[in-house]
Amino acid sequence: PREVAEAIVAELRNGLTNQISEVTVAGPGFINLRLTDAALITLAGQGIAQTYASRTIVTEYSDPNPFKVLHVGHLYTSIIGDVISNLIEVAGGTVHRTNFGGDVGLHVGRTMWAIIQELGGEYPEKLADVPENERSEWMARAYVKGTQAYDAAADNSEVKQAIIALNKRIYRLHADNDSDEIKTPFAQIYWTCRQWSYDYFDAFYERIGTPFEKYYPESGVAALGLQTVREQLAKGVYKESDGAVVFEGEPYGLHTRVFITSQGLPTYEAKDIGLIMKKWQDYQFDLSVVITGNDIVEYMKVVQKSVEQFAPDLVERSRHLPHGNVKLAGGTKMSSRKGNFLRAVEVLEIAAEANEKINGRQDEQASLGAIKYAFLKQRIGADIIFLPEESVSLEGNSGPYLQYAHARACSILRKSSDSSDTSSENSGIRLEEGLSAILDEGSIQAGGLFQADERTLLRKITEYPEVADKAVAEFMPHHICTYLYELAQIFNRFYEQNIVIGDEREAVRLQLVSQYADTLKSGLHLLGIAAPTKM
RNA sequence: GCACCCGUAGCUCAGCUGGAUAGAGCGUUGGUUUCCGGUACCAAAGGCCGGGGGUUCGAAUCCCUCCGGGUGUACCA
Repeated sequence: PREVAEAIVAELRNGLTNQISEVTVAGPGFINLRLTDAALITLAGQGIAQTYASRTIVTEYSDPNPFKVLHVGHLYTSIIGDVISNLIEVAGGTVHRTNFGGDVGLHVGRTMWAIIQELGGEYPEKLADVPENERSEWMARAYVKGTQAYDAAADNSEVKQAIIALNKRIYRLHADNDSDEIKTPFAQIYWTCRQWSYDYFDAFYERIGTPFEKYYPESGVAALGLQTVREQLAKGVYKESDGAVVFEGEPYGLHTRVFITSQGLPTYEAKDIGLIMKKWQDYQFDLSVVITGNDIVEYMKVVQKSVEQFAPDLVERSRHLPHGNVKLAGGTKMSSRKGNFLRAVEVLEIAAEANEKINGRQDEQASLGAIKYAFLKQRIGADIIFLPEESVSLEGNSGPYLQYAHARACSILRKSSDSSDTSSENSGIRLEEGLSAILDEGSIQAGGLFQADERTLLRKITEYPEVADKAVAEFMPHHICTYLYELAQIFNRFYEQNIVIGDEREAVRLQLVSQYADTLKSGLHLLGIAAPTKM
């Protein structure tokens, strides 16, 4: 290989362009090409490939159920879904961020049962007694109460029968909009409480910066799902079994799942089919990405396999992106201080407390950035272990480290415009002019292994579009995290070893710092993390 | 039982469309400041890449198998 490489290199050397300054053989037969400074400068100005240009993409994630609380899993999936959406957008795609949740189903029946108990009957006017800021908590308690009552009750007990009846009643509420049913006191309670849930969700999404374009309530897709499954039952895609309608997955190496219960109600499976049909009606998407926990992968395969039987094109345009669970050190699932699971807001509180403890300050921009970065820096798929104190630390691979690295660069840029009266002309100096001559190579610290010169920093900046492309192609945001951390490290080394303000190469270096800060900021924005100019 | 995911330094993770001496952070130990934000930087120690077999000139990466952990597996979502 070495000889072959040398032969190739000999040829290449004859055709060196202004893009490549040097060709060498290394190791057992590798060929190293060295780009010219001019080539690097060109590369640094390149944008992200528009691989999704003029394409419509529907993303769906978070998927909380009305009448229940947001837990840590919703936080994680919301953050991932938002970043995947961002990635598609910077690649030129038109993204519709959607959210799916169960506003019908047994869990709602259980909660409604407890709510009515709480109100002492079907008296919607009594809901006014619940203070606005306690609504979500009040409903969370009702959910727990209803669930406990249901689980404790015998099969044919009064409680269980009552809850099952409520569940059917709620379905009817949605199935027949013209009936008087929607005006009943019971219906008023239901609509009011459902709205409370959506208000609570919206407030939380706004707080963490992951907005949605549309909610798809299950009630809005149940009928379509039911109808579709019934049609395909007639065509033999689905089969009746013990009074239920199922899809038999075994011929495909999967398992059998129920789509319509023997009670005639659609399960989550049927609703999911209604959902994909509805999304298609609404958007005629080129791609539909559904982001969920990985406990649902087998389920999703069965649903998709069944759809493949009658709408293969829809399945072809669909992609399921599963992620793991958030856990605490030691591998145990995060558990709540108040119940048996950790709520989403509690994670925010934990990070804020850690920030206070480690850095002695309150700064939601930093603690939220810390959470997002901690969740995103790992490859999507496996469970992640959340270490609150490590996540907020300014030392190491953390969100706040990157925020600080950005603030620091901004400080330099600020100084340059403050201090010098000729500074306004600095912005007119083009990178090419300054850099084409020298890039301060080889200012290697005595005994050190790391170069921290202009060229090293510029070279790293040029990698940004490539990394973003890869993150887009794989739907893997962690590539961005890894890159940004390396970029910030190189900048910090550069900062340690080189003066910017007052140096004879100040103009060039300011351009470089400015370009670095822009790159870091773009990357952080992709991740949904604020890039403060001061901290 | 079957299916899927995971197993890389004490801890948390990159690297896995096979290629140069397996890389970071935390922690540990030891350093750095007449200078743009030291909330930073530099260095050292620390690895039979879970075990075994196979494919290949070459395997953390691909295949088989075993072990360990997680999840799912019919009327919940």
